[in-house]
Amino acid sequence: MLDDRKLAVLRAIVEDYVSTNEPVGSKALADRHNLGVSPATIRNDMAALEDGGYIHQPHTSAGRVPTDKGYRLFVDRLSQVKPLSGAERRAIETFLAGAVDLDEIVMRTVRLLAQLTRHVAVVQYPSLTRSTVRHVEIVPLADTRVMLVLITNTGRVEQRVVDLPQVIADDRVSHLRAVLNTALDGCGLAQVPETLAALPERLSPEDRPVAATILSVIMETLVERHEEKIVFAGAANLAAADFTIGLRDVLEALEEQVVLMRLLGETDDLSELTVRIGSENPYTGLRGTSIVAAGYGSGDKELARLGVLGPTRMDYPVTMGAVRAVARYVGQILAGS
Amino acid sequence: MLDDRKLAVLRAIVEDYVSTNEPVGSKALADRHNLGVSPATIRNDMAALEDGGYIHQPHTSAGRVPTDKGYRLFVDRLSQVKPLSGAERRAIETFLAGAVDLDEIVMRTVRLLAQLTRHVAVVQYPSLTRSTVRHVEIVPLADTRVMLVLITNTGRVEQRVVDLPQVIADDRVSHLRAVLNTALDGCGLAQVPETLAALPERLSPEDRPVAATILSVIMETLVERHEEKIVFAGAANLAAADFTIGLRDVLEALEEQVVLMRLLGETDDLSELTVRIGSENPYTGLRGTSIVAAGYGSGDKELARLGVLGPTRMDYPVTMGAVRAVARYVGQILAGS
DNA sequence: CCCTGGCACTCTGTGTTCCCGAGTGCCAAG
DNA sequence: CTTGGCACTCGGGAACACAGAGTGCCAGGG
Repeated sequence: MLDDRKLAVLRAIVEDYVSTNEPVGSKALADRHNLGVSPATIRNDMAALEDGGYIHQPHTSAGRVPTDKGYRLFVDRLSQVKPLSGAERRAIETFLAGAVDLDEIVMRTVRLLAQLTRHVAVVQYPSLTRSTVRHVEIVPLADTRVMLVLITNTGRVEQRVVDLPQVIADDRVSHLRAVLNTALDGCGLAQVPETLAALPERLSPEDRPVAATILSVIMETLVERHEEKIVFAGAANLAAADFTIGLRDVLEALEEQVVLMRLLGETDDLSELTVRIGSENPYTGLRGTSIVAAGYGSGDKELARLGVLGPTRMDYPVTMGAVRAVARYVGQILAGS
Repeated sequence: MLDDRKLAVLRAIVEDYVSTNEPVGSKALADRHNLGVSPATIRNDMAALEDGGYIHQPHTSAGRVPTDKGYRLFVDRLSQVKPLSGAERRAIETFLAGAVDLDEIVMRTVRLLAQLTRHVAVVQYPSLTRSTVRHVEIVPLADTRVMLVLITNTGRVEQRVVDLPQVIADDRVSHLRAVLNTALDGCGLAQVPETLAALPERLSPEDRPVAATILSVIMETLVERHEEKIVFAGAANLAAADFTIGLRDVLEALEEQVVLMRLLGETDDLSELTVRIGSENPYTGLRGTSIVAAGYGSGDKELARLGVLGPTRMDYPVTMGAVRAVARYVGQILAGS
């Protein structure tokens, strides 16, 4: 049903529409791309494509516009990811390398991605569940109060103030700190709960109430923080696109962590790019936008995800190239730090 | 030149324009407010106000709209801050009290403020320069690598990875940690540099190179982090206002930390509200918007600032009330934690 | 001296009509 | 299967008229 020429026509329609933002007609197509056939023939193909639901005409006498289904076909079969130029790569590398801590890495990444793609960039903080514990610190604040600081191998720091059931002496704190660190060092956060559960036996009876409190707080923190932190940047790019419709909805969605989480989605394969086009989207306010996302991680583990959100009529090959490249570089930076 | 009635007319114009978003004419004024005079009289007053530059008519035969100067007069002399309702106060209190750490306090504050005012809220993180050190932690990561964690009395945590010039043994780290904490505990961050400068003498010779490195990093961090962190929320509210013009500029400004810093401004008096109206604004892209900001702090020291940004035609009394209330409550929460 | 009603005037915004042009679908011929 | 031709449709812009809101000014009255 869809022969090669029809596919070529669809590709041409997508490319033209993306660059001009105007419905594209058969004549313009014949002029701009040398498809080797006349406008009339193209019209027939277009009719077929429209029957298949790949393109659509806004009004009876207007050109054609790709549908979500059309973009989907384009992304899956008609395009290939466009790699970045050497200059762009070097720019990314030096820009990211200048970051001194995790916050700054994430901040720079999200800005970089926004600037590179001219869309809204979204970056999820490296996940706790896949990090490993590097250090647990217990800081006495008052007689019955300590601050718990948890440092992960990605440099992330989690902190929590804990009220204790009884007064605890400084040397007991040191002891507890030592025990905890021995037990938890290098331990994946997913395994922390089990490890902790077996721990109380090793402690002297007098420490147990305090230890129990602290342990429960650690576990609580880990579970609770499952809900990840996400940042975005480049909202100004939304206003640039002639994007009058739904801008409010889009901005609202961007401020909902939960929605963003679901947008970035999940994949098993780290190197895979996830593309969600228009109505494929889980969130109602985001029809009309597409998401290109990828996982990033140090080594082979996926730590978290990042991506961009833009109008459905975005330049997919370029955007996908940028997202993939940034994801890789962030992974490298994280692995190296 | 501006008698009481003219001022009353100006107030009425501002109030009507804010609520209807349409230029307001003499007849409508006479109907809606009982000023006790006829439209013709009001017209005369309006002419005077226009001469003074307080109002302005978009077209020859349209109603009047307040100018920035008009709003300024309104804010300074014709309005009084409207306190929040009891229900709102309780809502704020419980909402903020649920926060567990500094990040969450700031996050909740900015969202709360955005929701309360229906504008874009901007909150600056509590300033390092006015905080005091609660604890310094040195965590060995590798033979020649440690992580430095600085905890302040507001619960803020600063972290930094440091490469050392030589291998350092664990007991030396403990010693250094102890010395540093004794020297720095409770010390205002502004005084840290001097305190640190006097420190090396107390250390054994073998520790000095390592200590020097660490100290210089601490100082560097303190200086560098002078540049503050700022978050915003509620950008969706911008799209709601029929704010087609300059939305892009506004969004861009919001993502520029530096611009935001300057927007929030500075005041000596902690309880004072700062209002910047339209063109009074230091940033070109933000004509057409007004900023209402206030300082917040625990006790009597101003730690940082927060505020909202909205269209020039905002409801100043209500907005100012909300900003002031939130600033106070955040101060209380910070003092209590 | 200030307020008021009246009046002529000036706009903007809206609705209507009209027309052009781009683009289509279909058909018959190559 | 492709192509050129042709009639048709429809959106968008230009021209136009018009109603309504609002103004400025002036002369009269308290």
